[in-house]
Amino acid sequence: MPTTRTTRQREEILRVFEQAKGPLSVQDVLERAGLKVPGLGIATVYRNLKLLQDSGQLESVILPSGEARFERQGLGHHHHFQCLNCGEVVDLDFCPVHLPKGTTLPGGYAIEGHEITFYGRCPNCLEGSEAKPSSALKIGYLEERVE
Amino acid sequence: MPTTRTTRQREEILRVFEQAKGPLSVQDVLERAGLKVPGLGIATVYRNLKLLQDSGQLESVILPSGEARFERQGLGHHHHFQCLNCGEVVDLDFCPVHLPKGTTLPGGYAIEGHEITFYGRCPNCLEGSEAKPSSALKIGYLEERVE
DNA sequence: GTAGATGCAAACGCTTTGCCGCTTA
DNA sequence: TAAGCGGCAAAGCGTTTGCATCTAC
Repeated sequence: MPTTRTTRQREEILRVFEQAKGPLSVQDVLERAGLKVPGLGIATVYRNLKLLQDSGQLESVILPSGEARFERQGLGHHHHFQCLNCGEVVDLDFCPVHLPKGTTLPGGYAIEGHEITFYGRCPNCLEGSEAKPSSALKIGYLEERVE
Repeated sequence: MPTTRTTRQREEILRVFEQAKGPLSVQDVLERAGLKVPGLGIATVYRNLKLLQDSGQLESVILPSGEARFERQGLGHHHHFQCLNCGEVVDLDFCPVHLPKGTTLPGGYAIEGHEITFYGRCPNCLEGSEAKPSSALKIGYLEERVE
């Protein structure tokens, strides 16, 4: 098998994840890592995300909007919160699900795991309520689905 | 505004959703409605899904695997269960989240809603454990994420 | 008869891959 | 100096759109 080398691009991409408060999109990574590595190509980002995923350093998170993001692996059981205004996603240690191992629901569905995304407003967007939604945000439809 | 007409294609697509136990993929719809409407085109399915979504008859559901599905609107607050073996998705009335309206988490995140997907084994796949995973199933990665 | 709907194929946008020169070790 | 790696551009793939034809009303 091929040995992996330490490159400026890969180092910077990893650093970006170490500084993140929540899962990042491919564009997030390109923009942030690109600050330190001018000329960074999108294909390089994709290749490294996959490589880091396969090597167990990153894992993917797909939000209910369909957007794929990535975060460091090994953060333990946690969920995510997405701001309906700015689209930012942060990690939450909070978990409301307390099902005994081996729980089977009526109908015979044996539960082995779960994934939750919470929606709402982040502190920034709550404070300045005049803040406009990011134009890049495509989660408007979520407004209707809120509990 | 344009008036919508009743076409065989649209009627059949709606009927397919009325008979579904859970959210359906675009391919599901094409295959099932195509049985009654030979020659049904994928573009027609996409156009009708969007149209029915815009008119409030359907809503989209995006699973943690990234797969987009659709289901009838107005089913009330519910969540989904996906079988890790066969990939089937069913509705669950069960909801483990009991947060008072207006709950704000530490850090100042105001929760307005949530979305949950449970994973596990459906009754069919539990029974005949020899059942092979669907070749079309791309949620193998979920195995690692199970709580 | 007319505007909406369908089916086909082209267009799109995001992701992946091929190619080749560059870089790490 | 060799093999992994990055950048660019082409290829893929699922979804959307343009267009001519068909059809509900």
